[in-house]
Formats: sequence, C-alpha cells, structure tokens
Amino acid sequence: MNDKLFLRDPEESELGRKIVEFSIILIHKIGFEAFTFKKIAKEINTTEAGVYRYFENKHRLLIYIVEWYWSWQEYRLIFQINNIKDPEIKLKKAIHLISTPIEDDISTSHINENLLYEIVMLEGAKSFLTKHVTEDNEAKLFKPYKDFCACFARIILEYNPKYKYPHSLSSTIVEMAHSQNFYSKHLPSLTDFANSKEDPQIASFLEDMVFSTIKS
Amino acid sequence: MNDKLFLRDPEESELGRKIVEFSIILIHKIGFEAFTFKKIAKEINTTEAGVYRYFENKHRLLIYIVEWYWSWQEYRLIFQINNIKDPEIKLKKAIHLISTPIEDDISTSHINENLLYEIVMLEGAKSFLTKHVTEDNEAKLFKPYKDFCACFARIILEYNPKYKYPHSLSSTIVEMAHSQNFYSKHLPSLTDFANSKEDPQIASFLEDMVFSTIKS
DNA sequence: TTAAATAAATAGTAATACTATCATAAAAAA
DNA sequence: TTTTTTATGATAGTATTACTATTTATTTAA
Repeated sequence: MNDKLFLRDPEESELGRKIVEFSIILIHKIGFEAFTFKKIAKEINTTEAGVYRYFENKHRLLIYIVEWYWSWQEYRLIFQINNIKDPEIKLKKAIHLISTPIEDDISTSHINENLLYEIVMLEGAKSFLTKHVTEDNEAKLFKPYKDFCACFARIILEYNPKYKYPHSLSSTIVEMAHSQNFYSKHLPSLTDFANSKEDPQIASFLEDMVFSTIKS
Repeated sequence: MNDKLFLRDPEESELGRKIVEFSIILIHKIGFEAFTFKKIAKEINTTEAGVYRYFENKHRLLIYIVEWYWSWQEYRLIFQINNIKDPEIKLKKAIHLISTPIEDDISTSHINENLLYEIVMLEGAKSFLTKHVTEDNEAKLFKPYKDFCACFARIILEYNPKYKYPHSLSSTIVEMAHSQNFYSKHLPSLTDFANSKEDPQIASFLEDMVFSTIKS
C-alpha cells in the first residue's frame, strides 16, 4: 500500500489492524457519511486521537480500504488467469471475477472482503469524486485501481490488438460490474436484472457487450 | 420537479431562484463536501435559516439540481429526436447529447447548464450513493434520471426489439458518458482520450460499443 | 383596521473534524 | 542496566457544521 495513505502503517500494529477491520464493518453498517473517527474509536476502545495517529482523515481511510480491495482483486485476477493462454477465457474469467459479489468470507485475514465488496459498490466512487482528485492522483493514491484496469485492458488487447479503446472499455466494465449490482439492488429500473444472487446475469450482460464490441 | 425535494418551491421566489443559481456556482467552485448553507447564505445576503426554509439539507439540494439537469436533458433529447424516424440516427443523436460537455451557456434562465454538466460529472453519483437510496427512490426523487434512462432504453429497443439488456445498456451509456469525461480530465490512464474538447471521441467510443452490442 | 399568516433575523445546540498536551508503558538502543 | 525512543491513553480545547427554536418584522386577508 502507498504509504501516503496513512500516517502510521495500520498493518504494523494490533491497534492499526483493528482500526481497518472495524472501520470496514462500521462504514458498511452506517455508511461513509455517518462514519466518524469518534465512532470507531469507541467501537475498539481507543480514543479519537488514537485513530488520527494512523489516518489523516476519514477520506484517506476510505481510499486506503478501497485501494486495498483493488490490490486484492488484482492479485485474485492474476492468480485466476495464470497459465491460461486463450485471451477469450481470460477475459471471461476476469469479467466474472469483478461482477460476482463476494459471497462468503474466504479470508483468513482481519479484513472482511465480502463487506468490502459492498463498500466499494456504494462508496468506492467517492474516493476519487472530489475536488482534490488531481493531487491525490499525483500522489499515486489510486495506483491499485488503475493497475487493475490496466491489467484488464491488456487482456482486451491480447484478444484484439486492434481495438481502439481498451482503457475506456476496461474502466467501463469495472465500474459497471459494481454499478449494475448496486442498481439491481436499489434502483432496479436502471437494469434488466432481478436482485438474485444465483445467476450471474450481470456477467452475461458485460460479456455480451465486451465481446460484441471487440469482435467487430 | 418532485415537491418532496424542497420545503418551499425555489422557483416561486426571487430568494429561492438565487439559492439554486448560486448553489450551482458554489458547488462547482468548492465541491459538494465543502459546500455549506452558511456559505451560500453569505453569498446571496441571506441567513443560513433562510436557506433551510427552502431545502431540508444540502443533500436534498444536490438531488434537486442533479434531477433538474436530468429533466432538462430529457427535454433536450425529446426535442432533438422529434420527427426522426430512423432509430439509428436517434440513438446517435442521443449519445452525442449526453457525451458532449455543454460548452456555452445557452440558457436564458438563471441556471448555468454548463456548470451543471460538470457538477453532475463530479457530484452526480453522490445523490444516490447513500444508505438512504431506497427511501429516496421510493419518494420518487430520482424519477427524472430514471425517465431519461428509460427514454434511452426505448430507443435501443426500437433499433433492436430483441436486445436483452436495454436498461442496463442505457444506464451504462449514460453513466459512462459522464465518467469517461471525468476520467479524461482527471484520471487519464482510465481512458483512451486526450482531454481535448474538440473531437467527440467519447461519443465515438460509446457509439461503437452500443451498435456492436445491439447489432449482434 | 386588526388579526392572521409569512418571512427574516438572531440565538443557540449537539456533533464533527480536527489539534495539542501530558502521562505512562513497553520496546529498543546505549 | 539505564536511557531513549516510540506507542498508546487520557484529557482538553477549537472552529466549523448541521441544524432548531425563538423572536421580530412585514405582508396579506377578513
């Protein structure tokens, strides 16, 4: 993780890990707007000032957990497509990976990835939709997200080296994987999917869109 | 406009119109997070309580202006495709309409549509990315946005009545029209476009994607 | 003309987003 | 072992935010 995201590395102490762990639980529960450092402090029996020693402010903490998610997803993606030659299969796997909500908590770490998926869906965009995007971007805070998209774009180009918009298409897929999930849950008229967790309709929609686009 | 969005209709008084007019200017200037009722109050020589008489809180005001934008865009869309029979031309016009930033202030009203376009790009998603989406949606606060997307979806179906995901595709286009513009300005590695205002590359990208998808 | 309704001005509150100070305990270096 | 550093804890304090309530002034209707 980019060390500009924190004042003291939360991975290096018990308190730091607890801040991250319970921030995820609390942001998921009450939403980023209502979330405050005083509230997690109380939750983990420390003080507000204690949390401020790790993160400059709650927005930095949001970027930290969102970017942690993208690092984790990139790891999963590379792991999944490892040894696969066929770019079509690679691309399909990649689409499924991001458009399928994390159901069970498969982790052994203190971080709950399934809550994280929902946080990224609801709060993820807020990490860069600010007046200070440019500075944050120059400080490389969004590197994991951009790396993930770049990885996706590379697979698209492997499939069709002549396709003109690999980066825009990959950011479209990645954003939409989360947005369409959010819509189907909360604003269903913006999608064609019932809010069912069984069949991966969003993946089908995206797959169909991507392959139609890069085939022609 | 949905009258649940305000306590007193801002269109019906000079003060109300000034609140909307200068809120757009101020949100555009300092961003929604830093924007407060005290600050606009000062700007237009009224008091904080004066603004609270019109809007319950700043989030409602954001929804108000964002949804005003979508009503305006739907009006423009319907006006532009009026009398056009060919769904292909309709769809192309629609894509251009939303993916081209509003350059000049063509309005005669007190609302600056060109600032509004930029606000929707940066702050638009925040209007529904909240823990209270469901209540807000039930109160029909997002009707103009959903209507705009539905209008888009109808054109898609006119072109290809058998296409399976018209609503998801339309929300994808509408969201991406704004997101890709934002990325090209602030996170360029997520797109394939230079931040040039001249040629409508984003429209080309979306057009190519949409027609490939619904043709096949 | 007087009463009722509407709007503006003032004041006040709880919570937020911090910063600063000081004490202590534990870990690392001398 | 003693000293120094570092991490945490406890407490307090401030400016701003997001409101609410009360009072005062102005307009409108009976």
